[in-house]
Amino acid sequence: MVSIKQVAEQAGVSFKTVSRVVNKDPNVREETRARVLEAIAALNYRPNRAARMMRNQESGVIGFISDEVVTQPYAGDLLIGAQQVASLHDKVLMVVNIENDRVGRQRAIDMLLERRVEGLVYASYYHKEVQVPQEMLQVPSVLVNCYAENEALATFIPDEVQAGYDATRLLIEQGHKIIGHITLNPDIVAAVKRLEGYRKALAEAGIAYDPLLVVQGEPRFDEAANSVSVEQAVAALLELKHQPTAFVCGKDEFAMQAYFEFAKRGLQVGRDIAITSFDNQRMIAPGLSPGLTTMALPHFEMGQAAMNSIFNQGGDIATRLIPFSVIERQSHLLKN
Amino acid sequence: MVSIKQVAEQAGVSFKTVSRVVNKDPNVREETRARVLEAIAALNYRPNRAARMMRNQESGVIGFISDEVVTQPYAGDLLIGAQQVASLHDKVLMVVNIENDRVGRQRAIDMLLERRVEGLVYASYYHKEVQVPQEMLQVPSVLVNCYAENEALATFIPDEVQAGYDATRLLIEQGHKIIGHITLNPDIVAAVKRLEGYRKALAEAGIAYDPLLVVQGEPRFDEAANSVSVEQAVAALLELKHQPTAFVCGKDEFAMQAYFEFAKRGLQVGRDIAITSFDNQRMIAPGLSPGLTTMALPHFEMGQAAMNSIFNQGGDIATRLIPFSVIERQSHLLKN
DNA sequence: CTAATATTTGACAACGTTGTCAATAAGTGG
DNA sequence: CCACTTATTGACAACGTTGTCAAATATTAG
Repeated sequence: MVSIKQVAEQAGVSFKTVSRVVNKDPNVREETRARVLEAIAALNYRPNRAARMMRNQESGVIGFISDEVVTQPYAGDLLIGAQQVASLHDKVLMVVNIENDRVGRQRAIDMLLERRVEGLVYASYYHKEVQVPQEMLQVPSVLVNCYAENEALATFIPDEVQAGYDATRLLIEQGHKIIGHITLNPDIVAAVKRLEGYRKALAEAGIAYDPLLVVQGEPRFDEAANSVSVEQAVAALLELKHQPTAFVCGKDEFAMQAYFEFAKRGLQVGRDIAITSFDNQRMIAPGLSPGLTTMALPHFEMGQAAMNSIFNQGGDIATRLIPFSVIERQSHLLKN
Repeated sequence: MVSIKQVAEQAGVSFKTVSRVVNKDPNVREETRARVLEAIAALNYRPNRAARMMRNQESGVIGFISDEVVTQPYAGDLLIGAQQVASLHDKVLMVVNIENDRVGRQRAIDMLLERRVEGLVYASYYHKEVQVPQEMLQVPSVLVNCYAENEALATFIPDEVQAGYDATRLLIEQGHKIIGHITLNPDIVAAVKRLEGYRKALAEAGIAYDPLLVVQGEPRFDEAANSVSVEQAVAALLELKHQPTAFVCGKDEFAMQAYFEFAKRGLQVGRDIAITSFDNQRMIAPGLSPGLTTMALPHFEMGQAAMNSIFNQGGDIATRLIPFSVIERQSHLLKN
């Protein structure tokens, strides 16, 4: 690789002068500048970041540790949001994907710290608790889409309660009084928080909470994979004496299966039954008919917020809840 | 940040000795080593990669340029595959996500080259032609999931023809003779190649190609967003005089919509009609019933292959077709 | 045309490492 | 205990930059 000295030689000036040109120092004679620029172009010179970094002790790199973030549809938006803000500050992201083992994580952290990252984002691919390595505390760090119980770290997580509330509220506003809820695996934070939101919305509307209306759509992690299927769950609710007229589904896949179950029974979403859900899977939600009204996770916004907080962090350690956005399609409406 | 000299001072040795300990040079007295190690731990010293890099002129970084890779479900597997292989060689990935504008791409390349990346992966999120910046040729580079017409670059793309062939073959083997095909946007490489595979399978089985059986499931980029919907396309085929008994769908979303259209007409997949598709969207394919038989894009494998080629590249410039894998569920079978 | 001042340029050190080579300390054989 | 070999340690340069400061050159005023 060609260095500043070679450029200097070619241009017949000292290497310091080249440095000045490269850094746009105004105190260079126009004629000299031209000569240097020419040499730079001729040799295809590019300043070496490592050398620069040694001088000014700035790596310009933010570490992004994801436990599998990128495998999850659209959780990648988190990365994009983060990258966008980083770019604004002229920083780059170094992304490391760790398996869930301790050693991988340790190796990742070491590598990032050796590279003198100026900040660290730890993101998980679904909202959950994580164990963060102590070393993270050495640089400005944030947790995104995950939280650590006893660590003093700024944290950005989706507001699951609000999402559950809004998803339910949407149906209540359409006049529904008996609303079924197919929940996620109860080991997942989202499952319990969304249920909380569901109950809150009911309570607020003066509708009594009926536990019979809440069915689990997928098994706990430790149970056999095939417990009640979503179809069965939906079917069970539809056979209740007081049949629900609306459903809040734990995720769009559930909603998709619910649509099928409805179809099988001759029920038509938008006419006989209303439904809302979570995730806004672009693969599914717009393709159902009628289009599925669903709560979109604020991945992009969390990524942005997290990165912003790295740059502004005055030891701010708060946990910030980022709201879901309501993607209104047709499925929550009943037109007749 | 603490440097090697401070450690040396603390341990009462020269900084060179510390360097030796850090690099596991055997020519250090046990007692000295212990003392140094202690100082390292006490001060929490970490070697500075930038400085190392200046000495040995090795960045240990591979650039990964993705035009939106991470936004696409499971295309992230490409990243994971690449990272896995890079790790094996003790390299890290620097991921840059570029918007599709020329300046963003230029900025990304510049930044990576300034950081002296030892290789470059250019990945696109769906199989298409791209324009690669000339600078890429300065370091070992590969194209993944995309190709550049007149560049001498190693290229790894999914074998769309094979996928189309296999998806069709699966149905032919079940005895189907009239097989509908709902194609993707014809501007997409995948659409035309998969159709080619479809025709090849038919030809091989001695079935005449009937253009009436092939319908476009989504509009060209330049047309209005709402042309024929997939439901309409399926409906049209089902109203043909010689009704197809099987369908090859351009992607899993199409298949999902086809299932709905079938359901509406009282046709049951697995009994009355068979279907195969592409993409293996884990959000959809397993959730349909019966489970959707679909061709999985070899994202992970392409990532691995690409990275491998960076390390072994002896100016190898070939285009390698990576096979899809057949994910057999139930939808291609007819049990009666 | 000279002195004073402003502009442009260059020498050198430093950033934190590691490679080279010489200096010192520790063993070994007689 | 001495000469000699071997093991251990340290001094110094170099990697490619930029900051500091002094030197050289150009410009301006008188």
